[in-house]
Amino acid sequence: MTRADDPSDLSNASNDDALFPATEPRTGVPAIARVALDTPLLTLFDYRLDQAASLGQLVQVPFGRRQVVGIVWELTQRSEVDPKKLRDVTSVWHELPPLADDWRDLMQFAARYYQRGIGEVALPALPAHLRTPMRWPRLLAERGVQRYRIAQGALSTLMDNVPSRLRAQRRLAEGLAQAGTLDADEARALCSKAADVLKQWAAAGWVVVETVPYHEAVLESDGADEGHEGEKADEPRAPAATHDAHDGVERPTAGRNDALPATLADILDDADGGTKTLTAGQADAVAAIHDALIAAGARRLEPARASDAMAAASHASAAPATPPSPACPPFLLYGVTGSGKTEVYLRAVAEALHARESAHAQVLVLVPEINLTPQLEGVFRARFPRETLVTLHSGLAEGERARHWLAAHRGEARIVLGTRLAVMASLPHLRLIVVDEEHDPSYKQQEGLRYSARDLAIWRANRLRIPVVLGSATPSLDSWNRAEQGRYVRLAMPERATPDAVLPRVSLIDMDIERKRQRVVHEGLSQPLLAAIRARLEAGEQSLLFLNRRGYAPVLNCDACGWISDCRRCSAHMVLHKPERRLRCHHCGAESRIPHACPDCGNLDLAPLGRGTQRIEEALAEHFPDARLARIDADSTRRKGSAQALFAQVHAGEVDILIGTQMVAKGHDFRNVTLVGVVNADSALFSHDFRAAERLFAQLMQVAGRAGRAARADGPGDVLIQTRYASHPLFASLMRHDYAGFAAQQLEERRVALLPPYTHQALLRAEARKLDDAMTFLRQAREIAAEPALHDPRISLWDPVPMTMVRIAGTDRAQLVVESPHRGALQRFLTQWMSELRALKAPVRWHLEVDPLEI
DNA sequence: AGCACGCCGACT
DNA sequence: GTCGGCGTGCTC
Repeated sequence: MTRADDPSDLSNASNDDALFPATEPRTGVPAIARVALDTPLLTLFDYRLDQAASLGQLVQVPFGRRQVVGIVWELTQRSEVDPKKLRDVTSVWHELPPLADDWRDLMQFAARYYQRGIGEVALPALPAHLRTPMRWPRLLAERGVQRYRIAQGALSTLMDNVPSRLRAQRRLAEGLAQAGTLDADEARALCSKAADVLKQWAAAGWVVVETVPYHEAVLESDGADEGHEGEKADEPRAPAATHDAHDGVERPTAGRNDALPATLADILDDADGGTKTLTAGQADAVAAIHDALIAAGARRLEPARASDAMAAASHASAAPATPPSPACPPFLLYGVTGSGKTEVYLRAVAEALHARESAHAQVLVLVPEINLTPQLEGVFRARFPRETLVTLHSGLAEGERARHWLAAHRGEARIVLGTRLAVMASLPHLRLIVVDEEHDPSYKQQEGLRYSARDLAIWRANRLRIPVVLGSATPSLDSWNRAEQGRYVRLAMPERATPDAVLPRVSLIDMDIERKRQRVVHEGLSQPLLAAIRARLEAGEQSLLFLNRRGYAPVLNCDACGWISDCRRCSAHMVLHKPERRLRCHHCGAESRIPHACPDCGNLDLAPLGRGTQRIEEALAEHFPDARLARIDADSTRRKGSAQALFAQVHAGEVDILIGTQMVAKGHDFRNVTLVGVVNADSALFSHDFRAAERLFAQLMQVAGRAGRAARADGPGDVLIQTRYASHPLFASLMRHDYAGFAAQQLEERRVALLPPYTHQALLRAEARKLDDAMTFLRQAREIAAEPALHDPRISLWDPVPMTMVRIAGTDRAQLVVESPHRGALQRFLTQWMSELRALKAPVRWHLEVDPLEI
């Protein structure tokens, strides 16, 4: 077993091969399969095996009173289990290629690192349909994309039977008629209930469902309906990886003369941007990744025992001398908004896919939230029209998810684009991983197995000795610190890729001064901000207002008696939602009508306190009655596809002022937005969470970037930030677009206070109906930790405390922080501690979180 | 986690 | 007289 260490720490390269001896069952001798099952019990379960099976194979086994699916994790001849208890494997799914060693290693690592059982990690990583033996036969048949098409001669019947009154259904029918075929995603975009509707139509015989094999589906889909500019993928093209001679393509950086595959030329010529000259930063980045890919390819061809040192030395990489000399350190692609990170990803992917020795190469591209970055999928499809791309994210229907996952597992999908869960996908020919916006908190799973997809991606890449590219304009301080230490290779792209684009001008509106000068602040909107918006309206340009608080007002209050709209089940206020005329708790989902009078004293004057996006929208509507407003937040985009529609309106110029929460900060380029207003960012400045400033800075940089894409005729776009703390150093860095300065200052604070990344943390959380029970458990846990058997001077435990939000949905929560500057020591301690705690039968629910983001 | 078995209250 | 509450206990 390798040591459970830092997932992204390259000095602890694992070699778990010894874990999985290739013990083949001898014919006639009853062999034992040690199977991973989805249970919180930590062990593997032994079963008799009467047929050949290999490691990583899916099996169906009896477990208690039911049949469950498991993964063959070990094969042995003997079992320690009482033979009377041993049962037989029910069936082996021979048709499915077994899950490969590296995938199992990843699961094993994640289980150990996050202190869980293997099965508890590995089985949930599979799509639900793979865990349902009933579905196995059909899954194998469904190789490809499900497509819908109007049945022969049924066109007029369909049109006659779908009244135009049912607008969504009508859209769907017309879409089908027009496009010929639609896949599930396309259909859903037209009609949110497409799945049900199409089922009915199929039952009526108007529509047929067919499965198009992936390679055909890929050829069909290009250009047709993606809605992306200038596609010309229909021309025949030389097959990949057959040419390797020079073909007149200029290498990004002079002095490198590696032959380029011919297909790269085509790729460069492909969709827009392909022919663009790279900036120096982009070119250097592409070259460094290129070299790493070549080195990784060379390593693959070397005998297995070739040492990492040899591999690293054989090639002059862009890496500075790193102390433990890892084989392929992660790249930190640090580029300001608009510096063209996507172009670097595209070229890196192209190189990985078309390198000579990797005919089946696969790449994994991780994004924070796919729904907010649909453009990226389009860009990849447009650039790689001949390659199979599948998406993996929680928004997929189970069937689709299973098909996409299988396409990745069987190597049919060359590009897998997905959210955090995609890091768990089986990718037998993985050659490159890209983690876009690596700092984004959504890479951290917040329930169940609380893993960091970014960290697992780094571990996975290291296990395979392949490059991983972490991209961000505002890297996590963790990653930045590693780059400073030389453990990551920093690829900086300081200049913007589009020549006409300039950095936006960031300025502050000092709300204290506004108040002192007795200038009217209208519903939280200062005069300078309103004036700037007016100027944009007059110029026909768009404004974006950012406020990270949805609803109308965060609380409703009675002036007379002081009553406030508290949630009955949570230690939080009910938020006023005016359009819906409801009070809502954002934590437990409780809802009620807005009371007409104070429930306590009967006073009719209930006042909304504070402001959310709805209230800002209302205020702007009053102030600018002729402006066209749009609000984008979790409420206005609840309906599937409505976010798309809203974004489309903005892009089409049908909106003058856009009001939004952080949803608007991510992904979308708004070409016509020349003003970004930040209504109120102050609450995050003095948060008790030591990461609040880091998050705020990233968020403001990101939202500010929305204003810089298109410059105004007379200069750059403007970012106006309303604050009462104008002298806060965070703003000084922000105005200079100085991430590096901000990071240095923050890291220094963290170093002095001995906070992450200078220490490593884990969090023991307990929840119970009574806070006392949770606290008692944590105190007990703390005492156990102090016992001589576990005590380690390098580990420190804080006092147990109730969480800031003590009560959610009727349960009280408390937590205990454990930390150590020594990650290995922390891991060893946690493992022992956990086994002690599990033996303790406490009347509370508890769980451990390693590397928590919020404490 | 499931899913049993297992003993004590309000209902057809 | 049953249906059903969720308290322990086991799963190769």
